[in-house]
Amino acid sequence: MSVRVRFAPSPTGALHIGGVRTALYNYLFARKHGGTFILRIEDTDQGRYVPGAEDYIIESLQWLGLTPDEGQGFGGGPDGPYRQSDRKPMYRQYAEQLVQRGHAYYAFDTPEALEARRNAEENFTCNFRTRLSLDNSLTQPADEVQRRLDAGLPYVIRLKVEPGRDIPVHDLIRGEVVFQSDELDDKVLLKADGMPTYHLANIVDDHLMRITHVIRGEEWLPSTAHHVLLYEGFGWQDTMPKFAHLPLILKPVGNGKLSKRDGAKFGMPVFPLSWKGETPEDSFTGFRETGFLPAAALNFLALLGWHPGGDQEMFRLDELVQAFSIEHIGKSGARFDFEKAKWFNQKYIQASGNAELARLIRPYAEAKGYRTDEAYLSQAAALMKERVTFLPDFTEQGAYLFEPVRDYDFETIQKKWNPAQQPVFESLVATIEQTDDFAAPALEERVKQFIQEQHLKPGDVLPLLRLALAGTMKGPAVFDMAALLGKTETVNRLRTAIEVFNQAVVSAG
RNA sequence: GGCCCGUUCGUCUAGGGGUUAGGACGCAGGAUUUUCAUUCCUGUAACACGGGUUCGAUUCCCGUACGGGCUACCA
Repeated sequence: MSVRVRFAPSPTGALHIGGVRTALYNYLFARKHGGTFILRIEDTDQGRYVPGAEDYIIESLQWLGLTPDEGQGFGGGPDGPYRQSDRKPMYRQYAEQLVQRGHAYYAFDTPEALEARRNAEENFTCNFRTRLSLDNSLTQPADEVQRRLDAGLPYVIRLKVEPGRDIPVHDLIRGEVVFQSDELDDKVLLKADGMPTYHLANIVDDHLMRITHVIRGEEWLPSTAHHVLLYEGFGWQDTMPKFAHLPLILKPVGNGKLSKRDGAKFGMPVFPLSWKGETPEDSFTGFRETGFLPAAALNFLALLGWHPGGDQEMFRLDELVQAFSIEHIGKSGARFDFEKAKWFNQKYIQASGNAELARLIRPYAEAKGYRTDEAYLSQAAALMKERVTFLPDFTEQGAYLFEPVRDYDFETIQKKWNPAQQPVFESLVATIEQTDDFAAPALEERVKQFIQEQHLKPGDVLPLLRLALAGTMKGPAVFDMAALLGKTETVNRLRTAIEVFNQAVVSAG
């Protein structure tokens, strides 16, 4: 039987990075086994629906290259629709089927009434101990129940959990976990608005979509016993999927799981894409907008809670697929280590070809009104790729490759420049101006020859050239920069610099 | 509170009854680069604690502590 897995996020806002990892693992597992990866939207809570969230999820998966074989936004298959609200009419019959079999019941208690009980009684929950004291089809005569149903009174359908038995859950990551049915509450399956809860919808859909493996977050482990009961109630235990509950992603420091607020708090993205919410507090910067390469984000995320063994750190997507196995997923929560994420991005940028980088940084160059021709961009990328971490760094840290120098490092100028050098410097500029072969090696040779002729030291000249061209002591090799900028621009900058240098020294007094 | 899950360097992790407990990030030092960065080398640092089982436990078992999750007509 072929593997079929699903990623089933809820469109309640931006897709959290933990959700992205869940999607990744599902994707890897499906690809590894030649199976099917499905995207299903779990929008059964109408109150929490957020416009745009579904598109956000789809765009995130597209950006990362985790393309589902079927699912909302990715074309259909025989199992659609893939949005649970579009499947709404089908759930009621399943809930009622459970009622008929004695595994569920109608309940008329209002949310307010239950809330009152919870306030009055410590640890109140609806279960085998309390249900006979509540208002439901187990405590009301059959004709009264029918009367209320016919009258259209609001009700929910609850799972009837029988006490006194063990419910083993076989988890692929944690082994066998046993729950006592006495501890389980009578979960709502069908809500008063006619929508199923997650519990019902997820079982019905997984069954109908012939899901073989449920790979989801650890927060679902406690309710898995209910899910097993549901499979039994429907008589689907033979095709019940296998479960794998993933460890959570924790805050970089402190206690608890990573939350959306941590992004702003620690100055790092915790979402794949930027999200514009109703308020600034509900708006977030994404990995994409920070300047991550999708492959780097994926590599980083994959290793947060999983490792195939051995010493390899860098995994392309196809290598992740090849190496992936559920058995190697860790059991304990993993802290979100942004420093490591940065390192991965840096490595992926370094490993990218110049043409590819040119394509990636073109949008940033365009936004700043810089020149965007392929040749220039790819050469600039070549000069900068060893010294950047994020995509925007190319045009920010390397702004001087695209526009006149804005900020000069006055401190170093004052240390290196002496107005008495001006005549020599001017003759250097003249020499450079007369150099025909402006390729970096030839230029370097010519300038070093000049240095020798003038009985200077490289240290007297090179830093000044760098300052004149870039304004800063950081950056690519001077002659590479000069070659890229071209003779005209280089000479212009050198001439401008003489004045800037003099002024810097004068103002330093 | 109850139920469930977890615990190897600061972090991500490998490993597994007898190992100098390995790698990576970070950090520190050095080499190269007359800048910065890259690269390379070196160093730093861990089996939560207490009981068992065993000739021998970091590894298996039980407790404790700590951490985490769940406990909605949310997912």
